[in-house]
Order: sequence, then C-alpha cells, then structure tokens
Amino acid sequence: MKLEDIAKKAKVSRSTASRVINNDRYVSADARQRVLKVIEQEQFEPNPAARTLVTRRSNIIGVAIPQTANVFFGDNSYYPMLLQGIAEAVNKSDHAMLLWLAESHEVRDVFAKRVVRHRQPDGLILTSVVDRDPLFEYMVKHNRSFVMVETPPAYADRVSYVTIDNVGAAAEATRHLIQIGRKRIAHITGQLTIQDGIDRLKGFRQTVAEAGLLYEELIKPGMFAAEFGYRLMQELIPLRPDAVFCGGDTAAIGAIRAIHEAGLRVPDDIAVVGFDDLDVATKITPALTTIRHRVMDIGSTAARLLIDLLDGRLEHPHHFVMPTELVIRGSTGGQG
Amino acid sequence: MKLEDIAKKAKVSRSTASRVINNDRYVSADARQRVLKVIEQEQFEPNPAARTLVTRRSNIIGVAIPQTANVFFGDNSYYPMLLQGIAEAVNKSDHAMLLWLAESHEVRDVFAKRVVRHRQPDGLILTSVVDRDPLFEYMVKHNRSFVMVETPPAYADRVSYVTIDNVGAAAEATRHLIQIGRKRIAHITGQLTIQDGIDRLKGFRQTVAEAGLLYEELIKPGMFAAEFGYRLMQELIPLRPDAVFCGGDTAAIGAIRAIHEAGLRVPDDIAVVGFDDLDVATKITPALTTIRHRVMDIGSTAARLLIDLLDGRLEHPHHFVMPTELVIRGSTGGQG
DNA sequence: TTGTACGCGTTATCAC
DNA sequence: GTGATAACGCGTACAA
Repeated sequence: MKLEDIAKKAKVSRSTASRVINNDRYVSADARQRVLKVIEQEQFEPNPAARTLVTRRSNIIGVAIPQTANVFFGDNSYYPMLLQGIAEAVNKSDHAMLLWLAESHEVRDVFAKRVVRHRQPDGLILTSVVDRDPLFEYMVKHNRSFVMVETPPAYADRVSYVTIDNVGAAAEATRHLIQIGRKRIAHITGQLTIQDGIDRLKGFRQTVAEAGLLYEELIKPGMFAAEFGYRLMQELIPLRPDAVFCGGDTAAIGAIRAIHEAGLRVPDDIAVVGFDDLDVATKITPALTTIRHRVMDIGSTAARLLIDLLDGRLEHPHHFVMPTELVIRGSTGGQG
Repeated sequence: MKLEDIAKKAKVSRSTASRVINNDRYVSADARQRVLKVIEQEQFEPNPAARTLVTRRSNIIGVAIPQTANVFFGDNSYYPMLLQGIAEAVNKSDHAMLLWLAESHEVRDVFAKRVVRHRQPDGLILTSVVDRDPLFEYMVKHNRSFVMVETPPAYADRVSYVTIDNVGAAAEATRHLIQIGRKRIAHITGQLTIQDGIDRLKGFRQTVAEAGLLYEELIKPGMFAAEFGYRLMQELIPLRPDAVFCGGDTAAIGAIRAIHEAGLRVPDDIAVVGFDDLDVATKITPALTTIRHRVMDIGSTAARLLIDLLDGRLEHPHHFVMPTELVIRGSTGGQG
C-alpha cells in the first residue's frame, strides 16, 4: 500500500493525498475527508525511507553512551533514567530513538567512528563526554546537530546542553557538612575528565576554602564507581576526616562500606554526602544524604531541546540549567 | 557528496561505483581501486534512506521494552544488560538499534500502536511479553519479523525466541533447598502473566511435589520487584516456612528485609534463593544464592538470531535455550 | 484548490 | 566488466 493507492481509492491525485498527510491547508474539506477515511481503513503509514530521502529528515534522534562498564549496568541507574526521559520527549514529538552503546572496553575512537558513520539520525544526544573526546570533537568540527546532558569540556559557548549547577550543588552539600559542625571534610571526586566531576570539586574546594577548612590531602581524585569510593576511603581514614563528600552516590556507598569495615560509625564518626540521589541512596543503612536532580527531566529536556533546535524553533547554542536539591538523610544525622 | 560524484571523480559510472560499495564481483581491479580511493578521501557514506528505499532493508532492529516502572531503572539491571548484549551483536553485523521504551504507566495498547506504526526497523526484539500482549499479537498476526527474549506466552511453535530453561533451573534451586534439609519451602513467584514466572513456578511445584513437600499455602503469586518480596514474605512468616525460593533476585532482597525485620535469621531460620544473579545479589548480607544466567548473552543471541532470520541464514521459527547455573552463597549457608 | 512533473540517492536490470 | 535507465515512495514547485 503506497500513497498512490490511497489517492486512487480516494479519487484524488497523489499530491492531494500527500497534502492531507502533511496537514497542508490547501485541501478541500471534502477531499480531506475522503483521504483520511481511506488512510484509516487501510491503516496506511507513509514509507519513512522515501520520506526521509526527500525531506532530509528521519525524525530519529541518536543517543550515544560511550562508557558502559560499571556505569550503564551495575548499581547505577543514571543512564536508564536518562533514556526514559529522552523516550518521553521523543514520543511526544513523534520521533524515534536510536541507541548507540559502546562495547565493554571499546576505545572512544572506534565508538565515535561507528556513531558518526551511520547517518540515520537527524541529531545526537551526547553523554559522558570527556576532554578531547573524539566524538565530541567531530560533532563540533563538522557542525553536526547535537546536544549534551552535561556541561561540555570545551567550546561551551557554541554547544547546546542541559546541565545542573554542579558548582552550586556541591557548595550546598559542603555547607551542610560545615553547618553540622564538621571540621575535616574530605572529598572523593567523580571522574575529573568529565566536567561534572570537575565542577563538583570546584564547588567543594571553594566552600571549604571560604570556611578555612581546605586540606588538599583530603581530596582524592576518583571515579563514579563503588570500588573507588571504597578504596579511596580506606586511604582517607588514617587522615582522620570527620566527613566526606563524594562526587557520586555509588562512590559514597563504597565509602560507607570502608568506614564500617574500619569499625567507625556513620554519621557519628564520619558523615557522608553523595551526589545524584540514585535509588541506592535510600537502600543502604544509614540512608544517604545527597544532591537530588531529576535525571529523567534532564533527558526529556535534552531531547526536546535537540528537536526544537532541529526544527528551528530554538536558536543554537542554547543552555538549560536544571534545579538540584539537598536531601538530608541519616548519613549526616538526618532522619532515615 | 553522493554516489554520482564519487563515480565522476573515479571516472566510472554510478553503477560501477555502486558495485564497488556492495562488493559485487564484476568490477575490474583497476576500477575498484580508483573508486575505493575516492571514497576514502571523501569519507563517503551512502545515503541510508535512499538505500533503504530500494533494498527494503534499513539495517535497523527495534527493541521494545513495554514496562519500565520499577524494572528498567530501580534496582534491576536486567534491561541494561540485555541492551548491552544486543548492542554488541548489532554492532558486529553493522546494524543499528532503535529503542522503544514505554512511558511510566502507559497502557500496552498505546505502546504497541506506537511501536508498530513506525516502520523503520527490519525486525523487532520483544521483551516482557505478557499473555494477550497487543504488540505480540499484532506481530504474530501480521507476520512481522521478531524474536523474543523469553518463552512466548502463546504460539510457541511459530515464534522465534531465546530463553533459558526456567523449569529446570527452578527445579535445581528447589532441590538445593531440599538437599540442605529444608522441609517447609515457600515460593514467592515472579509475574505470572509472563512465561518466565509461570515456568519457574512449575519447576518449583514439580520438585517439592516429588519430595512430598508441596504446601499450596506457601506459594505466593508476586512480581519481580522488591516491594512484593517484602510484603509477601511478611504474609508467609506466620506460616513458618524454613526456606523461600523467589522468582527474582529483587523480590528475594525484599523477602530478606522482611525476615530480618521479623527478628529471624538468614539462612538459619529461613534460607533464601533468588533468580537472575543480578548485581545486587552479592551486595546484600548475606549474599544471595541464586540462578545465574548471562543476560548479555541472551541479548546478543537474540539480536544475532533476528538478523540471521532477516538475512535468511536461519529458518523461522528457531529457538535457543541458554544455560543456567546455581550459585550457592550465604543465604543458603554457602560461603559469602 | 487540484494535478502534473520533477527530484531525492540508491540499487537492480538490462543491453552492450 | 561496464554503463544507461528504470524503479523505490514520497514531497513540492509550478501550472492549471
């Protein structure tokens, strides 16, 4: 069944049938009626390839996730939530989502090449972009449409992105630790090749510095994974911190395990704050004080942004800063 | 840059250029050389839409995940692992993956319609198919290419799928509980609208029946989610079971929580066995005895199967049964 | 308001 | 081996 057949059955030309489908104004009510009826009874859907060929739009947006080990699966629900958010926006605007996942330990170059080569999607949502990321560099250089879900590591002024105020949120978390009277506050950072990690460190450092509590030896460069939290906390314990702010919840979980194994108590001996408010934050004992941000909203905002950009409804570059919120729980002496 | 331009630069006709790209035998070494060189220096990629239009193949496979709440994200890494497996197979055969996620509480009908309407993918991978699933019914009825990652709820003889031996694995888990001397073995089932849940119940029931230990009141219909494990275990405790086999690890986690809250010990008072060997299985205390199956392998096998089916390399219908393994841990008195 | 005719970038089918 | 040329199914400028 093709458009031609629909037109024939509705006794109009193919052009008119096409106009009906594309909501063109210049169609008589009568003709429109007839065409719609035939479309309905034939369950007709236009061939997307033919359509793409002429309109140069596939209505597909791509999502690239370049690092999956320990992040995509494992104890971290960040990407699933992000995808869920993207899916909602994508559905709403009648698009589809093409998903690119890096293989377990694929080098970024190979992954980038694969994503770039396929030219199906109209635009891309980029996640976990690192400094000198080949995929990112390529997209910028070739002027291809994309948005990011974090602050970009470079070219921030000519890239569109959705992010949260990492510096501010980290500062808020740190202030909270200061307010409950902690004096030796450690920081296990997130990945410092990703802007999120860098900004959180910045917010932390500023805040402790202002309070006269900056101790460089209490800052440990880590990653968004439980093992790092665990191992780095073990290194920190001999330095006698009374609080630790972790760049991510999973790292915080690892840190708490290390603290408990050392025979210390949370929060009495060491208070712990995480970041992200993942599901696990409430599943451990004590429940984790953390920074909440709605990952799903970030995803749907990013998708909407990309589509608006593609449709010319929004100017490029465009930035969104999504709100965060400090959630106080047992790990810093709150309830739960 | 289109094929025409490449041909011109290489001083051949468009046909010959096309032949080179599609590895046609009838091209002189000389011509091939020239074309390849131009393609290389121009970084040329054929327009996928044009190609799809004529070949009727998009080299895209779709993945439909109709239930996301409490499953896609949350404490369950099943889908992410599945996607990762699919991605690997899809990459290897130079395809792409289109992901369809249901909205939070979207009814199956709406979701099915959305997935079916878009005709981009050549075939679909269906997950979490329930009895009378509209998407499933549609695919079967309209003879569209798809494979499932569980045993289908119907038409098993004319549907291609990848699954595990749920009956056998559940029997093995149950036998293990019997072997360690348990007499009152309960079962919190998985979702009984999904074949996996039904088959696991079947394996359980057969095994306890053979041992003369079947007590219907100890069988609780549940779902693959922690809340269900928790609540149903609370109902079970007054019935004094000395073991419980849960249809999924997350339910088992909930069950353990209920047991602990009742002041009982695992495994001393009640031994617990899960199913799936999710990440969380080793993250709780005591670590969970469970049935392991490589979800990633299921994903990649399913994708490979679908592509082989589409390419005519395999006959439809085709079934794969992937291996499982009982992993004994602390929750039934093993190590850890 | 409607229809004709052309073009989108490929692959497939022919002759040569 | 190679090169015209006809599809593939649709959108749209232009003419009517």
